[in-house]
Amino acid sequence: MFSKTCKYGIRAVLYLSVHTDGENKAGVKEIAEALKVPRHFLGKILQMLSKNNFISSSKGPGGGFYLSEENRSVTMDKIIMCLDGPDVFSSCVLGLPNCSNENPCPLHIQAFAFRDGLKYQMKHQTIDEFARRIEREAIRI
Amino acid sequence: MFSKTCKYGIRAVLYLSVHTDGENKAGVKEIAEALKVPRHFLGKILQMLSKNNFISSSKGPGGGFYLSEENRSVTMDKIIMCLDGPDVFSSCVLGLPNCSNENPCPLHIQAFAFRDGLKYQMKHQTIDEFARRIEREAIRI
DNA sequence: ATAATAAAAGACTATTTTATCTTTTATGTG
DNA sequence: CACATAAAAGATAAAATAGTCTTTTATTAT
Repeated sequence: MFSKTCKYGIRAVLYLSVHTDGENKAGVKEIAEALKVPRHFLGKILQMLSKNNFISSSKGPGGGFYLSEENRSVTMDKIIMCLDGPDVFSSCVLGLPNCSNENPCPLHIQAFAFRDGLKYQMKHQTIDEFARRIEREAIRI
Repeated sequence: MFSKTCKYGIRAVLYLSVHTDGENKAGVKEIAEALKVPRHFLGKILQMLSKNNFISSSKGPGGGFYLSEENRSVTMDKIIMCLDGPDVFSSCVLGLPNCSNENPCPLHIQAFAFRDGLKYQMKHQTIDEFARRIEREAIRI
């Protein structure tokens, strides 16, 4: 479904959402160790998310990555599409071009509802909503 | 979602289901051209499916691949798991170990229903049922 | 100013997936 | 039997993804 880049990225954003704000930041090292993911690889991913303004960063001592208030209201599908491209949810499961309800691939009917459902879920839940649930239900990241 | 191996494999099986039987067989060349997929790569995939008895083959002149009667009643999930491994439908979307309803990852609730739904669909539809619908509704493979 | 810190950027390596090419084995036909 | 056909098998190669290491740039504190 998602690439490792995307998996690590989603988890990192969620980590930032529960552990940082404008005051408290987190460095790549801390995040990588907490999530048990390769440090430098995660660095690249955070760079990309930062460049696209999904997360914030500051250099120098006391610096690190963090999630601003505005970024908390971003929906998860944006993060996912930033890392895995805009077609993650819409490209044909069998790889056929122009697969649609009108011109479906053999698996279209079966697959469409489910992929679209996942997309809907991601499109209608903000980072902040994820963060609250993670804290409320003590969910691991 | 699925690897190219799996996508090509599914399509090849469906091709065999509508174009072959014990009498009429299809060679790798024919199938690859019809599906517009790399010939030798497809050969490997067909070999694998054949080795696992999901399709039949015969060497020599007039030989090729085909789908026997028994193989038509196999459900699609078997083909998929043969090519992409047994965990395609069950592994955690975020890659976390032991992700379950009891110990969920942050996306589990959102993702589970949909992945499980797709699995259910594939588990309850046979190759033959796919073939009939493809013919009835003139669906491309 | 200098030193320390931490992200940004770039180059490089490794692994996995995808794809190609060649040789071998089996089988049917003249 | 010789020959053509086609899958099976094995060896390579190319591309994409994943992961590492080093250098540069910006920022803070002493």
